[in-house]
Amino acid sequence: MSWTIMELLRNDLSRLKLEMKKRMLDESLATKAAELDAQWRATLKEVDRLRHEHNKITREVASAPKELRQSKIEEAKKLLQQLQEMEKQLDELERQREIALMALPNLVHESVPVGDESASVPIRFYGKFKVYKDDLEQFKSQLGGNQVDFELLNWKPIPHADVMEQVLKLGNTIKAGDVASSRFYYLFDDLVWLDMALLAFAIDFMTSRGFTLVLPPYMLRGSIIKSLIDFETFKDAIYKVENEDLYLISTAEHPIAALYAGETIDRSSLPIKFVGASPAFRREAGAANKDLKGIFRVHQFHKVEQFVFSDPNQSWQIHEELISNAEALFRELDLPYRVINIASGDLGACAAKKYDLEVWMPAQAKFREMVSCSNCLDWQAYRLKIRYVEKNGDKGFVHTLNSTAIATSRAITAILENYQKEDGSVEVPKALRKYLEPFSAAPRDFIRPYKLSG
RNA sequence: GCCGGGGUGCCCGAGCGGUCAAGGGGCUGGCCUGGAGAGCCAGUAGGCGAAAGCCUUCGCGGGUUCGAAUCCCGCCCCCGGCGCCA
Repeated sequence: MSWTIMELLRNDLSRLKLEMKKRMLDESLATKAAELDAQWRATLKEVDRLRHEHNKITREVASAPKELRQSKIEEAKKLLQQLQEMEKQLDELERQREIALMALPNLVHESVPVGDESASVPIRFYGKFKVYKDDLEQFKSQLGGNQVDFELLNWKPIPHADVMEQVLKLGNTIKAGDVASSRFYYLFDDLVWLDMALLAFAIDFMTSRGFTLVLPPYMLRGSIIKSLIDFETFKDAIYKVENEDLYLISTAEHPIAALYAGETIDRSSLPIKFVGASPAFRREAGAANKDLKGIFRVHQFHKVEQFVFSDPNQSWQIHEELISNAEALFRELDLPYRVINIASGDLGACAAKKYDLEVWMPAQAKFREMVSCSNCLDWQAYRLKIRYVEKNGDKGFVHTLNSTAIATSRAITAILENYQKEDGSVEVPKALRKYLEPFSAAPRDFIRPYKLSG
């Protein structure tokens, strides 16, 4: 037992409640969990005592002289009845305790701003932002008082969805809607090349930084998924395969985390760093009518994901490393962004701290999320039972961290808006060109509007 | 999908209804040593407990029994063969 949350539950309940308060969650969940845990432990003690008695008698049966056997067996039977009664209570308590424990969120790191979504703080800005002249005020309101470099446009960039469908004619969400449903898309030619190039770029970058490349299973068993995400997220996010206990992954984070489920890792071999490449499938059931146009919020996209199993002492350092990797990718793509320190009330249950990287979208006059980078501490590792062991035999739970490297559909929307020229053509980011070169049909420098390219 | 054979600790491997799950190997620590060689000793799954200790654990879940690694049922996975197939 060394799960941080469990230790607080047993030794410092008020601290745990404080943490939950920061997240604006109901603190009574902690009280309830603590009560159930105490009850469970007391009952377990009693059950263990009865089991011990029963085991003793049972062992004696074998060696007892014939005439004593029957009475020993009778004695055992009687004890067994008592035991089974207690075990039923224990099972029920255990079930309730488990539910209560699983409902507890992670700690909140001291550097996380406390409050709801509006308390999130932009901590860094990068790049030269392209701002349409009429959007200037809106732009400035999103800077959190920071001074940044920007360029005023006297023409209004076209939203990514319209560039894609009307100007370039390289995407079709209408037909995809007919044959699949909304939030699906067809991409053609240059946008497909762009998708591929983004993947190759991110994979190349991450592997050159020592991350092990992994292509994970695209589906996971229910038991695994359920230990990774809470029920609410689950319902809204996950596709299930009919007649199978299998679920489509919504990110490579999950199959990679599960790679070490139930395992014990030598402490000296930490950190273990992976870069996963996979499609991501999301129901987006909670998104209502948000971002229905275009390919910003879709049911299916490609993603390159960073994932690290870390030594507990190192995880905060690695968290910074992961966000800086993501930032380096967007710098090389020359997409202007800000990094947000997400407020406590807006954190997922598993994250103790989360950075979002948001790219400026000139047509929408908004920063939009491209990357999410979380330190889960030992919260995920406890659920998946991923331990480390030291040379002297001491054990603990590892820390896990995850961060997007590139999510293709979103990165494409950012390129379509930021690399858009006044004539509607879209320049190919220089960082991607070497990944397009080997293909004779791939775009070289510009993606041209449909009419002009014939 | 069908038929057959399997799943035992970190690894190999015995056990197939009754005391602590044999035996070997690896790893870690200790003794010994000039020496991480040989030899000897101990530790090497999870939980409860301050500790002593106890409980649980033989792929997973049920069942039979005073007692299950061992018998019965369902599921998962691996190997071999047949079938199907990009």
